[in-house]
Amino acid sequence: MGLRERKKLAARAALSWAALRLAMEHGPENVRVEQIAAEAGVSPRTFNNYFSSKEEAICAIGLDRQERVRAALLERPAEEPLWEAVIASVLEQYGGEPDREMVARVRMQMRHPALLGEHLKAGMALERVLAEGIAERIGTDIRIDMYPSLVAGAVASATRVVMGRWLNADPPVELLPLMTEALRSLAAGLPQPPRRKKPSC
Amino acid sequence: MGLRERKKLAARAALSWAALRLAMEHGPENVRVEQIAAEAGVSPRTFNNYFSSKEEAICAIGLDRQERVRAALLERPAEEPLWEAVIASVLEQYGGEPDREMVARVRMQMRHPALLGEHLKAGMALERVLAEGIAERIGTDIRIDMYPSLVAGAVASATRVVMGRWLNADPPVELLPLMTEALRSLAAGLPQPPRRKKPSC
DNA sequence: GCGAAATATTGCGCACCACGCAAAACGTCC
DNA sequence: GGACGTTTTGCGTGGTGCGCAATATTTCGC
Repeated sequence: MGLRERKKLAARAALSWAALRLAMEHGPENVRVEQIAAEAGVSPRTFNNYFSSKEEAICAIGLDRQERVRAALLERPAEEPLWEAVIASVLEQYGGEPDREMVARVRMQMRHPALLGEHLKAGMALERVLAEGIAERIGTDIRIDMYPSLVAGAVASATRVVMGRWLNADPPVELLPLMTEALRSLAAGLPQPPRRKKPSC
Repeated sequence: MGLRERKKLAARAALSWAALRLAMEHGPENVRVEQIAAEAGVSPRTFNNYFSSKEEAICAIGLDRQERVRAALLERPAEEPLWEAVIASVLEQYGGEPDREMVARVRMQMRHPALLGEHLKAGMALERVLAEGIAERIGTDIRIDMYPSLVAGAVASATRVVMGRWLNADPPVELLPLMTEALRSLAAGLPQPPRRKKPSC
């Protein structure tokens, strides 16, 4: 890879990280692209060569995740059942400690309406990558078989649901068990009404 | 309902419709809020009292759908199994003729990046309403049971997948059967790899 | 009905932003 | 090392979102 492309990658990453950092520190509304560009060491005009909006830059970090999910999925043993592999790959991302960094980031992206749109777009990109991975794993093509996309969509949607629930859980709960429960229940096929608690009567 | 609120609703609807119509006719990029406000018979400044961006106004029509889905779900017989009711409610929305209006609208919202974010946000609103309907139906609370949100998310995601596939299907296919297939396969629990076509060998 | 309180609309102004264009700076390749 | 393709940058411009204060309109108690 030539110097040229490396610099482009670096500039993009620098801009994205700067945007995220400043947004986390001062709130997305109080960040000017001028600052972002300055912190990334490029001209303000250059910023818009990489991102078409401040919000896009802030949420672009989330696109890293999609590569990690793809890699994780590819590394699962081939004989493992599909759902097991998918669940393991996703859970891997949320393993380890709660990662306070990521918590605050996702919270910010889901709370500020201006960021939510870009956040969801990033989620869709992840969904696409996941679908491709699934397709490859079961020997299908995205274009002729909806199944991979359906699974990917359901999984992505479930992670969003879990995230949303977990972000404003009071009292706080563990993320990993929640995510595991959701994905397992998904893999089990979301069977009819599973348990109907009657809260009021 | 007082005159005041009726006028607000009317103004909002007028703005939203005007925004949509102009965007469909000239493309979203070539629409000024000034035009939208003019067509809705309101001052440009007032536009931003209702919508915080042109894109939001264009996609706001999609929020009607959520009410229709809620109504449809509530009207299903109570003894019908959950998945049957949900599928029927969703399919109802896409029944009848292909609705060339809606086709072009969704295509536009999914093609233009500026609109995609708002489109997804609207989808999320629908997802929430659907989850509430499901919860009410099975006697649960969204806050303590993830199940309704998971189902709603999977369904919403499936409709998006189907839409995306159908919009650039070449040759074109029927929407209703595609949607039906996706939802049924979802209701069946997305069982393991269902059929593995090997496209190349 | 009517006047006052509550609420919505509007005009104005301002900071900001996305982007087209052309010149300059920078890699690349022979 | 020099010509060529690509990226960065400065500048200008049309457009936007929103705060603020004045104005119009609805509501409500009497």
